[in-house]
Amino acid sequence: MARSEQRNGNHLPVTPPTLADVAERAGVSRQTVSNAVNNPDLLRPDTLERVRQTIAELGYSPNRAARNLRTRTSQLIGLRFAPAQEGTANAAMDRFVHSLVEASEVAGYHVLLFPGDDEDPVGGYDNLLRSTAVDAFVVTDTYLGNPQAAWLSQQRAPFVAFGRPWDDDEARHVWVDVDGAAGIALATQHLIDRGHTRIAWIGWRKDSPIGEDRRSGWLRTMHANGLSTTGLASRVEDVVHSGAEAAAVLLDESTPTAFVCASDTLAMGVLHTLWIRQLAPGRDIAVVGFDDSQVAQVFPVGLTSVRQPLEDVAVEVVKALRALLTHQPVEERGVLLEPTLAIRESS
Amino acid sequence: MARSEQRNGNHLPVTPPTLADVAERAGVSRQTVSNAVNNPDLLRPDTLERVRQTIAELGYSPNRAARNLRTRTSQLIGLRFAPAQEGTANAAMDRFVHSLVEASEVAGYHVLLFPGDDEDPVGGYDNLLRSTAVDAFVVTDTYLGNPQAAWLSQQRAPFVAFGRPWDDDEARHVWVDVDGAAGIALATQHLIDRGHTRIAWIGWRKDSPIGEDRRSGWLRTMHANGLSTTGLASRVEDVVHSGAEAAAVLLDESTPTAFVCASDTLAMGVLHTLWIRQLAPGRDIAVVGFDDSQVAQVFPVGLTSVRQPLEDVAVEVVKALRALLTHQPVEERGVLLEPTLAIRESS
DNA sequence: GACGCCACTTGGATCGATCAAGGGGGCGGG
DNA sequence: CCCGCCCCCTTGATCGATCCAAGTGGCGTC
Repeated sequence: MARSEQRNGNHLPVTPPTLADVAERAGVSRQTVSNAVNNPDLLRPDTLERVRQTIAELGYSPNRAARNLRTRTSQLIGLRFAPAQEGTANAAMDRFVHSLVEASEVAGYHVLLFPGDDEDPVGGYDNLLRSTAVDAFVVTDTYLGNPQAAWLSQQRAPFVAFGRPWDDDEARHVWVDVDGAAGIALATQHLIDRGHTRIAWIGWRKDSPIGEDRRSGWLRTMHANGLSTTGLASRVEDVVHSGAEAAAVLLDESTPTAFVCASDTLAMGVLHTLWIRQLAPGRDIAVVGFDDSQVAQVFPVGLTSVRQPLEDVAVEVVKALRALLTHQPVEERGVLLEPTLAIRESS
Repeated sequence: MARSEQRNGNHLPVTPPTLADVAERAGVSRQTVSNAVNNPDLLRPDTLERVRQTIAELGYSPNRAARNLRTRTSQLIGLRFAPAQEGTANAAMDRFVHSLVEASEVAGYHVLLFPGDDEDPVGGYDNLLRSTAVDAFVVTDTYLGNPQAAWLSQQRAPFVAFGRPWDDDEARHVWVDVDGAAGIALATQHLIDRGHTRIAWIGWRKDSPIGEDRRSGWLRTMHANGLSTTGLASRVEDVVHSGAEAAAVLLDESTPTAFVCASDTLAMGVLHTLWIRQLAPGRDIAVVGFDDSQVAQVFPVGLTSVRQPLEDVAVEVVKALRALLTHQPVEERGVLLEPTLAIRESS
């Protein structure tokens, strides 16, 4: 095929303009162009205008690699995007990532995703760190015994966690989290305000600090209102099936009129049981979930759910990152945000 | 605070080892170390071993910025992470991103997320492209009139689309897509095999090529089996509410025994109507959705749904990107993958 | 008229890798 | 014994921006 040998008239590897190109065209020095980009204040207004115009004409944008090399930054934030577990929690993660991408953009950063395998939980971090591919990390899964936060601290790598270091009193890193207990308290109070007195709790197993935290919100709100909680709590696996079973048992033994659940997944189980028993959610029995997942929104009977302010979390995370990266003194080691309640037909 | 003036014994900005450091320690030249990393074949086995050992001892990893500058690549793939619309389609996107991150990793790439606003749809692309921050893009939302693909083509920027260029016959770019019609055909045949003859279609409005494509799968399978389709099709907005209404109308007017829907969202609407009418999904009326979203999985009655092979899509996308970036001749301009059917209780 | 200051310019070095070309030593052939 | 060759490795230049230090011309001030 002689055709494939054709001269590529417009296939030329068009090299983007460089700083020097702009300088020459604008009749100034490289340094001046650099200043126009990074320290506009140093230029006389008319010069600045001229340089800016040339930049626009040529479509110049500083070469990232060169800048990164010189300034020893990458303007990238690493985020481990763990394999999707097929559950409802993922949707929340998705919302968080979106918010993080936007908050980062405002601060001049981009988000770099990298995979993580459970066998070598810090491998991905290590690579990116040693090759100075990212400036900092955002760590999301701070579950019990997760070695990432500790490892990053030890490496003196800048990072901010979404989630409290529940099990590690030694932790000195910066974190942002949502007050789950307050969210559940909100939900419980909402049900009490609607006249419910027998409100059941379906949560996770005892070894989950997050689950216990959320549970405490229910407990304290019930007691604060002088309501009994005996026989009204259940702790199960976070799957639909378990939620359904727990609801059935509680309905039989303790006749609650409302359920507060540690997750939307469990709430789905409750709805399942109600459906089987021909009980109408919202009218006969109220149900509240946690995470305001898509399921909650599109379910035939909209599920009332605790909604984490993930947009705000992202903003706080980025704010903390900026502080870390500019070596500003750390004001707050941890930020705790209040969730809201998305009220729908199920309550 | 005199304390804050303390010498930072271990707070030193520990500079990672460089190629030169390794070279010196191993008693070879920089180039030899570089070759050990990039062209191991060029070294004598014993030298290679020695250099590798030194690399391991120092924990050396090539500086990304420097390498990027010299090689004029970034090993990054840009992906616009558009603001989350609260719907079921998002979950699929999420699964795709996960798969893409993992497939990219294998090929030595990372995924860079950037936000996109609708007012300036190509702004984000333009910035990254001009600053040579990414090597290529993956474009996901190739909906009608989306200017991105055309713009990128015009800029001669390497990119691969997930989704066919439905409305643009001129399009010359590489794409990967899932055969929605085949998926719906699969679903329809599945229902026919179960003995259904009156199978209704609830799809999107006529101006959606994707919707019309999926609809054609239903149409051809029905006709291939000698079944009538008159009065059994409905085209509505992709929201739960509309799906519910369409189902109600169809049930009243055409007495179908099964529904095939263009999305899980619409299928949710159908389930809603069934629930109101005390009809049991799967037993009384069969329902099939599209996208195998989380909703389909956790819904009390599991929803049968067409599942896109997003893992495979990601692999194909990355394969195509590699080919583009290594300037290999393009074998296939488009790759069409077959979806599968996730069968659950609703059918 | 000397001084100082502003708004640049100038020339160079630097970040850390890769590219392109340049040795040098051992070995076989003449 | 010398030449040429190949294999293995070394040397210097380079990517494009930023950092740094020193210099210049014009203008206002005292």
